[in-house]
Amino acid sequence: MVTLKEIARECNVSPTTISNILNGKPKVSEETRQRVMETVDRMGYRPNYFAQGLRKQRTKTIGLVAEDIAQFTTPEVVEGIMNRCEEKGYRAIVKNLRLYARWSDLWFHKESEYHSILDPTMKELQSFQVDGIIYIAGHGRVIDCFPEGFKIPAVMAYAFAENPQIPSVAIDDRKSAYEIVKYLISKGHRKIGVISGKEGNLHTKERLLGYQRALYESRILYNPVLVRYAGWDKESAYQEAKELLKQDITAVFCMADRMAGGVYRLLAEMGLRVGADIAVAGFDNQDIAEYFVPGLTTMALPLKEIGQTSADLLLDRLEGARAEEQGQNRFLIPCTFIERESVHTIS
Amino acid sequence: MVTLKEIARECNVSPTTISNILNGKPKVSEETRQRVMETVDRMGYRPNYFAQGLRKQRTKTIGLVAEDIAQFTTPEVVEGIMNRCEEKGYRAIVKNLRLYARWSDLWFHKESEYHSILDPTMKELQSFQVDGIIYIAGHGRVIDCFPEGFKIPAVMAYAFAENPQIPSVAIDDRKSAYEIVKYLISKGHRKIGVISGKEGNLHTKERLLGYQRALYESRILYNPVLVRYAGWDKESAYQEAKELLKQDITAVFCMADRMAGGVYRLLAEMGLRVGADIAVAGFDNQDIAEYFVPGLTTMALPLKEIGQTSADLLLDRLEGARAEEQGQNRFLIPCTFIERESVHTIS
DNA sequence: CGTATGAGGTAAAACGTTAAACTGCAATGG
DNA sequence: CCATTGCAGTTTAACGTTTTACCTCATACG
Repeated sequence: MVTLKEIARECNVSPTTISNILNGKPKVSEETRQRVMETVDRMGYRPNYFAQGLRKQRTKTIGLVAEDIAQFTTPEVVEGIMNRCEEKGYRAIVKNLRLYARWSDLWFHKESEYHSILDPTMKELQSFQVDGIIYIAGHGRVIDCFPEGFKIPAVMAYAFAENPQIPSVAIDDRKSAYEIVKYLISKGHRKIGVISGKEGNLHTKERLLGYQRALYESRILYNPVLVRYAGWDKESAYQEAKELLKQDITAVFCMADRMAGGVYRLLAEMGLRVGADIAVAGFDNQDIAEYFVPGLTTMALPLKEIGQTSADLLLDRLEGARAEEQGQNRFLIPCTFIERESVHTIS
Repeated sequence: MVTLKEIARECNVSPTTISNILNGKPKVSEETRQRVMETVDRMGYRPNYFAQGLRKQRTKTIGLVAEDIAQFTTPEVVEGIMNRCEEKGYRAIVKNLRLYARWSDLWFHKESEYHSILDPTMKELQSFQVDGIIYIAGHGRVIDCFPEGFKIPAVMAYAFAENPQIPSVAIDDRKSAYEIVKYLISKGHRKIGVISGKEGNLHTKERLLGYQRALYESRILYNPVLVRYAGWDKESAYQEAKELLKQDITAVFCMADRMAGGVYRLLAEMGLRVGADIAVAGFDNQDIAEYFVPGLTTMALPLKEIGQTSADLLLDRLEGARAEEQGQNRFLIPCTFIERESVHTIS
């Protein structure tokens, strides 16, 4: 490894001067700058981040804590964050909590189990002297990962932090559900069943509120029998859809594309054609939606934007733009409607 | 941040002693050890990696270079690597090259463009003083990312490195394709069409060899008309399948589940039932396969194992287990056969 | 008794970089 | 002519660890 000292010897100046040049400090003659830069390039010098981080007390590195890096929502959020970091001269390091046994369920049972996973990870990031932390939630309930008085600047992505000090960036569930149900209504559907997410889950609740509002605006009475709670997965959706289809409905709104998969299967078994005999709408625009036959109409999650917004929030704060702007700190990013062929018009 | 010095003052010993204790050096009395450990815990001391990395010249950190972190194969490989690293006391930091515009295509055209992306990333990792590097390839052609004489210990994951010095861990395409075609044959199919990956691609070639061998063993003549090259994506597979289905076949082997998606759609349009009128097999066991109706029979990629094996290879080398064991350095990991309902038995 | 030996430490230097204080020189202003 | 200012640097110390060399006792051995 080439060090500053070696460059200095080569150029007959002090290491400080090289450092000043590389960090854009003033007080250097143009001639020396040229000579040094040329030598730096020629010798392939690279600053040692460990020495830099030790001396400056800023590492220009942020830590990403992912509840599950293999969950389909996570990689794109990570990508969005990394893009922004790169633009602003920061680095991101990712830690994986591996919290999900299957996609839909947190595998642990007690909060203490959670903390026995989270705490070493946080400690690790502290050892890495990260300037800030972004927590990337999975789809489950949110747990208290930033206790009152958490010292490191932090942002919660894809969920709301319990601690109100921590800015959060999440999807606008209510509005998105509202829009897709509005769309179903605009296609003539008025008897709309719901395969819902888990009862008590925040996404579930917000999406139901959106559904409810869309019905209300069209003067359709909310009928609780048409709402069946499933577990975000295909299997339970299949089971609940069996019950739901005993009712007289023309459309099903599924709160996850995976669950729409269960509904598709059931309808196939019942000999009903999606997008002809019955309409199905999903949520997430997961990869699978495009491959359903017929293609699934759904809402696309703004994963990259969530990542970017989270990074912007954190980096702005680190750069001291607005240290404690106490106003709004919950940001809702809208989903994008994706129309495919699973919803037909009825009269 | 609590430092060694503060612990030292608190315990009335020198920082050296604390360091010795924490690093398990001998020459410490049991009594002092107790006292120090207790203080370390109480004060929540965490070693500063930057100081450590600077002093020792090993950082116990490896760099991961992903061609595309959002490609469906990548996160699980990353997870496999991280698990192993954690077990062995290493850390991994991920860099994303963002090389794929759509899932199937590298977006750049000239090798120089590629290097203008790769080189800064590699430099960055050097600045991070990583002890080693794992390159996680995407699905495209392999480019020369480890030039002759690359100094940092490195491993190629999910592809073969051009540089023969670099150990590589990839899927056993040939055997896997052989197995799935064997399965089709065992179900009575003898006229088996192929929706193949891009011509010239290594995965394509190996999988075709597997197909060829399976046919050969059952004394079925290889008919080039039954092999149609597509572009790994749904659309091109749909187009090629149109041509393929003009031939008299009873089964289609698709070299990617996404392509099977195109075939499913075409068959639906033609009024043919998958798993009844015609059999379809896929490859990858991508999320989507489970959601097809009927479920797609396919080969599951051993992504986690690829990650783990790559990490083992690199870490063993870093630990000096077998510095230059020149023997085998290409490792093939088998896929796992996943049976669903897309292949029926014929007589 | 004198010298090894070992146990249980400590002091100082070093890793590569940068912030702060300082230096030497020339030009400028009054 | 002297004080001030500006330029283009240099020197020194520091960041938090770990390594190397060293020190001081106490005990054992011949």
